[in-house]
Amino acid sequence: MRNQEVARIFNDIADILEIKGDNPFRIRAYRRAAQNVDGLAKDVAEISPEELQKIPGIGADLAGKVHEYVETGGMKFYDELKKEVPSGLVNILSVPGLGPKTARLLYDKLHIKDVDDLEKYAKEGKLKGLPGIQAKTEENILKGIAMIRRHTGRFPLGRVLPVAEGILEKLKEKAPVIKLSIAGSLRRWKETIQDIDILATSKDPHKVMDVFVHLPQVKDVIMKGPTKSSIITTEGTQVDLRVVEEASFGAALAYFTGSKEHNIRLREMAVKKGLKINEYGIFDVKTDRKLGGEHEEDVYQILGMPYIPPEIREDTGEIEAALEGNLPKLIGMKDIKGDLHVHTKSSDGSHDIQELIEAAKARGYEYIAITDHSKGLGVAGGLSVEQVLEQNRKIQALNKKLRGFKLLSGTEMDIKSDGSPDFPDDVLKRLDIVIASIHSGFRQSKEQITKRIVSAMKNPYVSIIAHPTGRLIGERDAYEVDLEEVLKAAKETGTAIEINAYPLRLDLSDMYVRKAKEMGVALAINTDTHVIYQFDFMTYGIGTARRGWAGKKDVLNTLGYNALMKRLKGKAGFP
DNA sequence: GCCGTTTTCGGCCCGACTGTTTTCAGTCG
Repeated sequence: MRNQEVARIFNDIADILEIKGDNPFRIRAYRRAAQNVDGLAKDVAEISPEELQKIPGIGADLAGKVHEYVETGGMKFYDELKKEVPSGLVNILSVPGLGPKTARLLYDKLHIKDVDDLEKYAKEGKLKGLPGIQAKTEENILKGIAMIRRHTGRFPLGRVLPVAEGILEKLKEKAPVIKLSIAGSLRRWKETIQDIDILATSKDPHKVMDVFVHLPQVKDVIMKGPTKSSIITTEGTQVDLRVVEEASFGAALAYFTGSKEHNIRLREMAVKKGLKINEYGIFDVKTDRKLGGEHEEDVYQILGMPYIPPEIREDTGEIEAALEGNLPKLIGMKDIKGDLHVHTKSSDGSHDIQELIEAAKARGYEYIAITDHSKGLGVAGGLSVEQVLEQNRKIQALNKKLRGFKLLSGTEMDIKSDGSPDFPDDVLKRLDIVIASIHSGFRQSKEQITKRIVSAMKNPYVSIIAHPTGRLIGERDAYEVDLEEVLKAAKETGTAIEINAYPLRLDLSDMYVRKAKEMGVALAINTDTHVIYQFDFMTYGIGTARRGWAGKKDVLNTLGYNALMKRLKGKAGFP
């Protein structure tokens, strides 16, 4: 997919233009275009130049540049621009607190052209004396360089959320807060997180900030003020805390939840109506009268639209949908009736079936599917034909005794490297549910892997494709697979695609969830539980589904047991 | 560079904190 490359180039162009001091709105245009291209589920290489212009933020000029890149593998404008500014100079923008103006100054006065130069000059104390730079700035630059050397980039949601919850808990315990909420991309359940945003209300903001910067999780304090403070945790994540008054909580929550692009759109709409939105409320510009802000809903209501859930606030069509009354009704935790991907200690899980039943009932579920690995996955204790049939008999017997709860007898069947199923059809047909997935041959070509998955879907007994890309966020890249082909085949064969809720997987990812929904492909949100506490990962799957605009009717495991069984047996070719 | 039930030209979101300043520019989100 060329989208990420195009997005990176547009962002690079924006950086260079910033250093050059170009028109800020032109720079914003490049950044907006980068963001929207990055978020496309379809490869830009497959979109015609005319269609490209329908992408928000892409006009005639940028469509031409995208087309040029797809056709030639290069972009003249970008190449010319790179000659004007040394490539390393762009990198020094990633030093916190150092922006384009300073970068330009350093280059003009000292010919600093990359982070190494910058570090050398700062260490030698040669930055001091430049306009606006004294000892403190020099010190901060060195601290900033050390920080980006330690870690750059984003953290997986699954790593960050527990850290955030730990901080929330401490604040509740020690600081005089009234309301307290996670905001930012974490509240939007974005799969990777740059920093943690927390919002609080309090009658004593100074005290709250004092407590905050002295929490045991704090390694470094970046800034501390009465309404805004930022720290770095011992794990290296930045946490921003904002404290506002009660009457501004809703406006502030909307403001700090973002996304930035969503908020900009709202504020632009407000301006056209003679209104102004900031973190304190929504105001009439003429009279300066406050029209709302205590509740998040106020902002949307006054702009004449229904409340937009945080997960879809990305400016990817949600505002238009809200204005037209076409907002999707998103799936919620309460819609989930059971989990269709659960392991026992017969393969690589930690519990027996009875323990899993109790845990599932405690979570209000009507059913779970027992889906241990198949024999091909020896390392995970995959079940032989005899073992899976034995488990099947045991489950049937258990089902006769259970009251108000059902087990589905299933398997997570390996799709072997040649695309063949790990169990023969006469075994599969006895099971209630068959999940098929790839655990080997990750380095095969895109064509091969896609073919493997598609051939599995053509099997009438295969109900769901699990974790369709095999990725582990921040740890292992997805294998090469043509997801569009997979979704097409899923639609044709009536196979469901899993949203694996394991926090490092979130696979299917949000943007393909949205694509699947548009195509009418059925989804299943499963936790892949190996240990009981992992049942609670369902919230991550729900978050991802909501980000993909999925509703209750798009998801298999919102069905009651009988409807689900009927649906599973309804696949084309099923006897 | 994009975009249009006020506009095809002239707009384009808003405020806090820091470090350097004697009133503010730069950076960030």
